[in-house]
Amino acid sequence: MHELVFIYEKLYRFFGPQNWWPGDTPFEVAVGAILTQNTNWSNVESAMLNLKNRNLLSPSTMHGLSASKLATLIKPAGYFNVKARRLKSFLEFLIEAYGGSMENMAREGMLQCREKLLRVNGIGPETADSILLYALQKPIFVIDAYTKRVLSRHEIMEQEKSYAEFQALFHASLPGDVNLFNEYHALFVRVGKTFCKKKNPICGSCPLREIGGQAKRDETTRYPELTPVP
DNA sequence: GACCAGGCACATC
DNA sequence: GATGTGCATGGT
Repeated sequence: MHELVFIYEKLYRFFGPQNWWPGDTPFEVAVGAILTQNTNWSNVESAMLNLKNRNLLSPSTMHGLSASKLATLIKPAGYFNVKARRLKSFLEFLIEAYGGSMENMAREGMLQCREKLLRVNGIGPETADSILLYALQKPIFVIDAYTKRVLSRHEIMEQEKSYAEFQALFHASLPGDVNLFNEYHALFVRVGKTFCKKKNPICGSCPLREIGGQAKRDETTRYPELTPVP
């Protein structure tokens, strides 16, 4: 068993399912993925409500708004001028490449779709992968600042390693399962917020307190077999 | 008032 | 290729 499986089970047992992005439409998830760049989710929710309450949360209606009008609406999400442009870029792409349909996007091969998303201005690796995983149900692992921080604090991979290197570790160590990737990424965010804070980490009560360090360096380390997570 | 948050593009060396 | 900077709101 790889230690990443062990860590997942520890986190899942401690926090339970996180239920990220349930019930939203794929389009809403994609918009949320752009709005949440370097931003607290509660601010994103407030921006999304501004759109929802005016019945503007659809590809065609949002595409019809000017960038400045859009910026006003998404103001609570921060970086509103930048994000308004990024949303417009994404909408242009969605309409041009897929006729404005996330369902059409989902029909395309995962890696080909990822390449195209990465060419859209304002969509980097994390946003692209968040759209693929959480909106389109594709088995790709999302790496974020929390994932890097938690793994580096436990000496599993250095924080300075690239996005692709972190992602490759997950893809090599875990089965390519959408639900697993969905929960696991959300659990990293949860443990990062709760215990593995930037400035004052609370390690004593963290479910991962025994992971890494000397145990990591000791090649004889064996992780106990755990029952599968439902 | 400082610090942080589910990044990214762009300039510069 | 690496390193630095601008972008901005709202909660703690």
